[in-house]
Amino acid sequence: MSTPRFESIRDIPLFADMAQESFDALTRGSYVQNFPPNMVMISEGETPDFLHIVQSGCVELFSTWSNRETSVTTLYENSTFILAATIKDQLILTSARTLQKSRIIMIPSENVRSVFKTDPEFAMAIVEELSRCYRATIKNMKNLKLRTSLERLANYLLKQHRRQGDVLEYQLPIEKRRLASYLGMTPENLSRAFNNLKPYGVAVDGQTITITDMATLVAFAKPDILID
Amino acid sequence: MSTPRFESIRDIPLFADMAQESFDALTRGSYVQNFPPNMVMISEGETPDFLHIVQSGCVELFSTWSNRETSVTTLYENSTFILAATIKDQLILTSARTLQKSRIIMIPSENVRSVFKTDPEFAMAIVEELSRCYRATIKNMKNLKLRTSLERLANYLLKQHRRQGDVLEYQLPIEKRRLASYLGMTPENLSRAFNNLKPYGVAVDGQTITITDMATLVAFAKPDILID
DNA sequence: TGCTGATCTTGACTTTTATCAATCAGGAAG
DNA sequence: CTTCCTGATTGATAAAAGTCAAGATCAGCA
Repeated sequence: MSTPRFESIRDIPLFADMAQESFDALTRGSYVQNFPPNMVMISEGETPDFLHIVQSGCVELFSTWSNRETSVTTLYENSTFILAATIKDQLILTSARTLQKSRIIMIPSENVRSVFKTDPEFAMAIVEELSRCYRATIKNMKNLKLRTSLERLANYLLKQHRRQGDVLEYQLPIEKRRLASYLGMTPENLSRAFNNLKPYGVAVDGQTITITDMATLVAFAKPDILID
Repeated sequence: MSTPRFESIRDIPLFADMAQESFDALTRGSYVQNFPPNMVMISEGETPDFLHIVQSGCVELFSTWSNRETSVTTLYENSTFILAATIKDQLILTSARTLQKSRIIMIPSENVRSVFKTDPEFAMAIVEELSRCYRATIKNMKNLKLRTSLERLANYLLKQHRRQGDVLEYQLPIEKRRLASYLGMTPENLSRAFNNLKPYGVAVDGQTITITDMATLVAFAKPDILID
């Protein structure tokens, strides 16, 4: 009964602890879809028919209002999205587009809600995942409200540094204009912000970031475990 | 076994559907505490020993970083806080202070985690609550990133109008300086923003708001079910 | 190789927002 | 009814961020 197509996600935290029969029930009627880059898969305001999981590639959640657009977050392999809307069966709050060619697993929302009721391990995992996303969003909001755009950029660069294995030189994972949107600023200002960080130990060449003076950058950014 | 002190919260969604014995197990070792106004009950970075519920009064969640402070949200009767941190047993992300004299129910985090495992109705209710808070925070972030401060104020005034029963004249529920902080602006700018909304049909006298031209205000604010 | 379109950068300028300082208003206590 | 304190408002100024326009750079592709 277990479909090999879905085994790749069996080990991610949301599904790792659930009984095999629950996993089978969950993936019944699920499917995998390939999307080209820059394709809008979901538009905000829609009804959540499927829980989505990024199997490979990269997805941006974004939102628009009154001719303005902002990047909410970027998701990579094994990330889920549309979970809260699926659970509550309410309107989706953010649109989703691929940034690269991506494979997306889609699980019928009805399956999620029914297996949630019968498998306590899955219920627990959902609570963990929701709590994690909720806390990440609170941190994001604190970042936006408590820091200037220059401070946000400095902390972003430090976080990427950690994520990419503490190397001092690394590539930005997303386009600068999307980074600007994520950080709540314009592309023009992001460009200037990179220049303004030069005295604090940041060198930029295209997509390549080099941290030339970690101590100074950290002193300026003041990273905080309750935000970053 | 049921303690009458806690019956006041029995009907709120988080506890309404759970078995009585679960509720008793949950409230065992819980207690009610009275706080004077303007008292910090919880400081961010602490460990979540208790799930908190506002029985009466009013609580502000706020956060500080580098000598700056921002209001995250204001909670009234029957609201819970510290839920996500309790579930994950991780550091609390926002501080909490009373704005008025308040009665707070405190449930040991250990009880929440253990009853969560044994009572599926409670587990379901927690998921509902977490999803609700998560979605509210996403909306909050969209509000901050997609709108100017004037637009945020206009939409806030419309939302209060609805909350207070669609009356055209009502009292602001919180101090203006806290409203300013919640909306991501300074008190000085909030004052100016109120003046700037005058042509759009808003009159202010102290704490009293009067919407003098609803159509114009709505046209300016462009309220959106995916944000407000 | 060179064309093409998108992204990125830079400069000039405008708008928005914050800061600082002074004044005003309103409630609590004597 | 004063006095005092806190919060609200106003004006002047500074800083931050956005807008517009012009080039520069880069990647994809014929």
